[in-house]
Amino acid sequence: MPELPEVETVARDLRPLITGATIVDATTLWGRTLRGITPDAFADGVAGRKIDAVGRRGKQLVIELSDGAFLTVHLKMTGQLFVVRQGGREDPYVRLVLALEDGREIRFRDIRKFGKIGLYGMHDADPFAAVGPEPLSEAFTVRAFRRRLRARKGRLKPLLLDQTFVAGVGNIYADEALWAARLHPLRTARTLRPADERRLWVAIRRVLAEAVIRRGSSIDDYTAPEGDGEMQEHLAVYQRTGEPCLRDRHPIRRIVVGGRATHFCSWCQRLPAADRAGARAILRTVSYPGRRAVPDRTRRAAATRQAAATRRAAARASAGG
DNA sequence: CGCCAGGCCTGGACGC
DNA sequence: TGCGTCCAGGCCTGGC
Repeated sequence: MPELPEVETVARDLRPLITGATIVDATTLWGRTLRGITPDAFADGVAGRKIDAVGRRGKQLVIELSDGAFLTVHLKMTGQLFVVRQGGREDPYVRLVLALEDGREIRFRDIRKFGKIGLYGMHDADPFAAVGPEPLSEAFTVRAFRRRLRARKGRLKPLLLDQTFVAGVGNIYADEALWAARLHPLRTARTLRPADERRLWVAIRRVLAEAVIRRGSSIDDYTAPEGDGEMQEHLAVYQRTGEPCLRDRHPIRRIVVGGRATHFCSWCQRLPAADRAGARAILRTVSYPGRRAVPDRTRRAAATRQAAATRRAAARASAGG
């Protein structure tokens, strides 16, 4: 699930590979990959343009082209980007190909077809107009964060996933940041005290910065042009249901909040009395494997991880290694 | 075979 | 009224 650290890693890997290259053609193999533009118009729009820069905004990659145009790439769940020589191995999951003048091609590969690529000119409406602040930027001060928090009333978990609140946080790092800040995912923003707000701000930035250094979390299909990340080995709660909390050894619990799996320690992430009534219905569905169920669940999770690692290796092999 | 994973969008309900 | 919030459903496929 590519979030800010994963997309940042892809941008950093891609930057030295394609900056300065010229696009000569685009082939769209799955039409709905394109955001509001036909394959023909897209090909016309990118052909002849030079790649000036590769960046990131929230969870999207931004490829700046000559004449002020730019491409946006949202990897969503299973999107991957590779740069290979033209005429490489066939791959049924490649959805769009950008042919480069130097004989290479940029392949957008996406098993589940959720990914989206957009093309914008400098006179188009800003596709990022509604996206919130970049949490690792200098402008994202604790003061700015407090101001935004105090304008909100909802629960912390959905709030962190809201891309208009803060850009780039997804399910993995929302759970990790809340654990690091010792805040319950069902806690509402209005019950936070100044010290809680500061801990959350610190936690979001620390967790994301560490994940960028570790090249992101290679869970499921996420991999970058220059290889997998390793943050999945350093996660405290995400997908660790039933395992002991690293702070106090109490079992990590799993609930569903807004349709998303949510992992937390009910011992060190306490819910204040004011939020308990509203949380009761969700907390009744709390799950954590009993002692007997743990090995079974662990084995299943290990099998799933192994299958995903095999898929990533296959993707790399088909991309020419 | 049926269900699950989940980012984000849409449409609709609800409540201050 | 209008907005913030929340929820269900849709998009998809591989793995269990």
